[in-house]
Amino acid sequence: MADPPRGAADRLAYLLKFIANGPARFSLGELAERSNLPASSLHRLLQALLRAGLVERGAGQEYRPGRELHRLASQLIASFDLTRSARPLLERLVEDWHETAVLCAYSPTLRKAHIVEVVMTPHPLRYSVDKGGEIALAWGSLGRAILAFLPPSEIEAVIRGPTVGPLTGSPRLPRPELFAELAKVRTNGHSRYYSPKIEIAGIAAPVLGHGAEILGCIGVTMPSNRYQLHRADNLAVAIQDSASELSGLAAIAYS
Amino acid sequence: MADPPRGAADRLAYLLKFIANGPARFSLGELAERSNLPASSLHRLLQALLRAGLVERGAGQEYRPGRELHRLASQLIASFDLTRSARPLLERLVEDWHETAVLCAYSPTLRKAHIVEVVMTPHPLRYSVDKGGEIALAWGSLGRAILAFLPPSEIEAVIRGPTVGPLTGSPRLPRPELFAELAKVRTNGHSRYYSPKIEIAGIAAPVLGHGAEILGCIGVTMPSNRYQLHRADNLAVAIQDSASELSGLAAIAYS
DNA sequence: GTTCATTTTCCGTATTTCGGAATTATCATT
DNA sequence: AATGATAATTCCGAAATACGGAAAATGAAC
Repeated sequence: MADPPRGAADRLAYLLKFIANGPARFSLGELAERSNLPASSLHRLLQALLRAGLVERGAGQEYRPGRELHRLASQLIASFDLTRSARPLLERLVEDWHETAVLCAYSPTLRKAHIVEVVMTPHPLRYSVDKGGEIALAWGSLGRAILAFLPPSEIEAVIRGPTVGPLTGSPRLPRPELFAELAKVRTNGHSRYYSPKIEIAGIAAPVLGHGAEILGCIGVTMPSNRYQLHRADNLAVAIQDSASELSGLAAIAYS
Repeated sequence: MADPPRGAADRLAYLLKFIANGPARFSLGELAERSNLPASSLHRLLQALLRAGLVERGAGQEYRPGRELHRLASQLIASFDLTRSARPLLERLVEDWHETAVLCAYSPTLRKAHIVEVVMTPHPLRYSVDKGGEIALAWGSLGRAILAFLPPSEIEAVIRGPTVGPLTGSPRLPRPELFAELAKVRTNGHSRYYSPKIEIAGIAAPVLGHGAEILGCIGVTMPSNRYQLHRADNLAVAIQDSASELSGLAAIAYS
């Protein structure tokens, strides 16, 4: 497990993630364990959060996220909520194409992408795609639609990570090929993935924020045998349109 | 202007509120001014936030709320979003009663309530109620629906505040009368306010969280001359039902 | 009431934080 | 390009704070 940072400021930022992430009610000991902080130090930090109202005390000796923390979150989300804004776009895609549409969000510090919203295909044959599931950045259409638009230094950091794929155990594409693939994604504006071996295929396009920083991607996934039935070029355009509309919404919110 | 706290942890918590509150893009100097922190100290704190991804840098020397901060906010809101949950309830009230319905949220550290959601009456004669507007806790149905359910120490703190009302400049109710009024609110489960002088009337009921801590209130406001046209008792029941349904949703989310 | 687990306080040490001043970077203007 | 104005960043010594192990206190369970 990763060691916590030093210094009160860094630790508080670090801690907030565990609180937002964790259960609605928690004990000091439990949080100490999850965050890997000594109990007495954690106690001091919680006092600061209590003073700020970001954490409150419940019955007995339990803590809980405070009303101020919710207020803070609401204020942030009020200006722009990626997930909520994406929802109608995903629904539209499913309506038009009858395949599962997903929204992935990218976390720059974790260097990971996760599925944050899904609209399932009506088809009975479908993969179960779970909200919250992690997306490997170097494999699949979803991952690469994000990876391609990361700054070079972050791409480097990512490919220094695991070298076997999550679903197949297949090795990562050799460096030059992967870079060629990413270049193609950038010029096309979308990524395609087609793997008859694992019977999965997909197309995805990046969602970018105000400063062109990547927020995530919108993608459509399907069993590979259905891939050929679609006019893939048209589907790609539809996905790109959805993704860039979402990018537009983000840009407006942040201007 | 209030002085910032001392100590890195307290300052970071303090700072987050300014960031969530403030514009989507900001400069160090501007934030320094708003938060009343020395530039060099603020710079150090921003470095910590940058390391955590809670703040990012945009073009030039501008800062902006980071993707991690949005992720954090989304995670918190995902479990329960007071505003979003309240929306259909407010719409229902307006549909049934044709009067403006509002949701107020209470911030325990600011000891203030604000309007966070409004559904307007279709009536042409209506007060303009603004999202974000502050609600005085000792006056009006909305404020008292909250005040009545605060812990005694917080009530004390509130009534030590301003002693003249925001709309009328009328003095606060004398202490014994106010306490009697609050007791009535608690037994009734809702507050009523009827002031022909300022031609405004309203009924409001508290929204409580898992530990019975007050989150805010739902209320309906109207011109006082329309108040008499309604079956006020039935309206009060409808509002109480809405508020307790919302309380229920909050409790479920936090259990 | 007693026990056990957990939280909270204590406290000496060592690390960070603090903020004014100096420096450097950035931007607008010529 | 060069200049000046403005703002961001780094520096640094003094002082305050954070740190965490250990002890004390709390409160839950029996």
